[in-house]
Order: sequence, then C-alpha cells, then structure tokens
Amino acid sequence: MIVPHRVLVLKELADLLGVLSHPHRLRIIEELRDGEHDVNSLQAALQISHSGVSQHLMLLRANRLVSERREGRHVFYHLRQPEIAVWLMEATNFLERGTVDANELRKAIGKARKDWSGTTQR
Amino acid sequence: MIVPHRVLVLKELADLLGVLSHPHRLRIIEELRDGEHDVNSLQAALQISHSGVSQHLMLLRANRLVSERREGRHVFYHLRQPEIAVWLMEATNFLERGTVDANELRKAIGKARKDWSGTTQR
DNA sequence: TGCGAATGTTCGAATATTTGAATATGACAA
DNA sequence: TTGTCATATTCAAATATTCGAACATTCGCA
Repeated sequence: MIVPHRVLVLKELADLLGVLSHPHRLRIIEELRDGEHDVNSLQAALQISHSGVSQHLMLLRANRLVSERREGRHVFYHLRQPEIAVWLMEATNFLERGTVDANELRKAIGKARKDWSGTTQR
Repeated sequence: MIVPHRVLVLKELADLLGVLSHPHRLRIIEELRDGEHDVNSLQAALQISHSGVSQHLMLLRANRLVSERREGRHVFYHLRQPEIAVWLMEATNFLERGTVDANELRKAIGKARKDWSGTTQR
C-alpha cells in the first residue's frame, strides 16, 4: 500500500533534520535562542570563519529556520520559531547512546540542560 | 568563553539528528512505532533493496536507536525508546518552510498526523 | 547432509556536504 | 569620493553519504 502523503512528510522531515544535524548550526540556534544576534557576534561565539557562519546562516535561512533584520551594515538573525530550540533540547533525552564515554556525556548533558533551562525566550 | 560540555552535547545531538535525517530511516522508525518488525516486512513496506534496509538498520543499531531480537532465522527490530517517534512527530510543527508547495504540504502533514495519532505504543 | 530463505557485509560509483580562500556588495565615516 | 567594515557569494578541494550489486553467513527443513 502506497501512502504518498507520508512519504512527502517524511522527506520534508528528513530535510529539516538534515539541516539541523550540524554542530555549528545547532550552536547558532542555541545562540539565537535568547534573542537576535548579528553575524559578527555569532562568529565570535562559534570561533569559526565568517564565511562558515555566513554559509550556515544561508542554509538556515533557505530552510526558513531563521530570518534576518538589517540595520545599517549589520544583519541581525533570529529564530522564526523559537520553540524549535525547546524541542531540540528535549532530544537530549535520547542522547545516551554509548558512542562516547557514557559518564562524561551524562555529566555534560546535565550541565547543558542547566545552562539552557529558563533562558529560552517566549 | 569556551563551554566544552555544550560542544560535546551539541556534537552528539548533531550526530543523532544526522542518523535520523533520512526518509528511509524515518520510515523504519515509523514502522517500528507500533511494535517490532523483521527485515523482510520492513523491506516490503519501504520498497527498497534488502541491502538498503539492512544498512539503515545497521546505522540505527550502531546508534542504539533500535535493538534486535533473533527468533530462528528472523531478526525482529524494535525501537529502544519509542518516545522518540512521538518526539519526531512534534517536529511536523516546524515543517512548513516553503520548500515544496505549502498547501500540498499542509494537507499531507494533516493526514500524516491523523495516521500517526493514537497508534504509538506506550 | 545439502538446499533455500533471511539477513549481513563489502565494494565502488554516484552524489551530496563541508570547508576555506578569494571575490563581491553595500553602508557608513571621514 | 574614498576607504573600510560587515556581510554575501562563488568556487574548488576534501570529505562523507547513499546505493545497488555481489558475495557471505546462518538457520531450518527435507
């Protein structure tokens, strides 16, 4: 039995997950969680080349995860749907998969959750 | 300021999302949502080569998303954390991103949600 | 024992993603 | 207007992913 709408939705969902599946892009989303930032401040936070930041932002923009606001020569980016950051954080529940040292990871997850809790806008 | 535990967690999270970001693997997770299936029945459902199914299962297994139960010459797979299927379904909220025809996608999402609701195993 | 069905593994070609370097644009300040 | 800073875009190399075909293994049954 062919179920075309499922196939379509799963394709879209896979694309979305693919866009999200990069540490730098997750960091960007994390940074934008508590409000807008310009490219410079993102670059400072991520410690990668500005062209890298720019390209990741381009991908996020193309997939409508962020949008921009220009102000003079600065471009400020913000999350279109801040709830996505909350949703991503829930994924830490599924994270203990034994690929790195389990204890170290568990501790890191605990700390990260603490960092993240309560800071999300809206 | 360097925040190593965040980097670690985001790396892990990105890996997880990467594993999930393939339509066939999402289909497998969807199929397994309501209980275990063997490779054959998954292949019948997905309509791809058995080696494809096998390779996707291998990846899911390596990332501890599924586990197996052998019974004679059959191998039955099930989700380690069925809640992950529920979590994935929530992502359909973020899906309307304009990459395909928005109306068509909206309709498909509606149907898929209907299919999915209520069927998930505890 | 030997055959066939169910599953797993390996390989290489095709394709996609990531990266940094180089170049371009556009706005502000002097 | 000229220079410079913030951001975008393009390109090509390096790397990773996906896929099907071929081969391997294991189990159950005749």
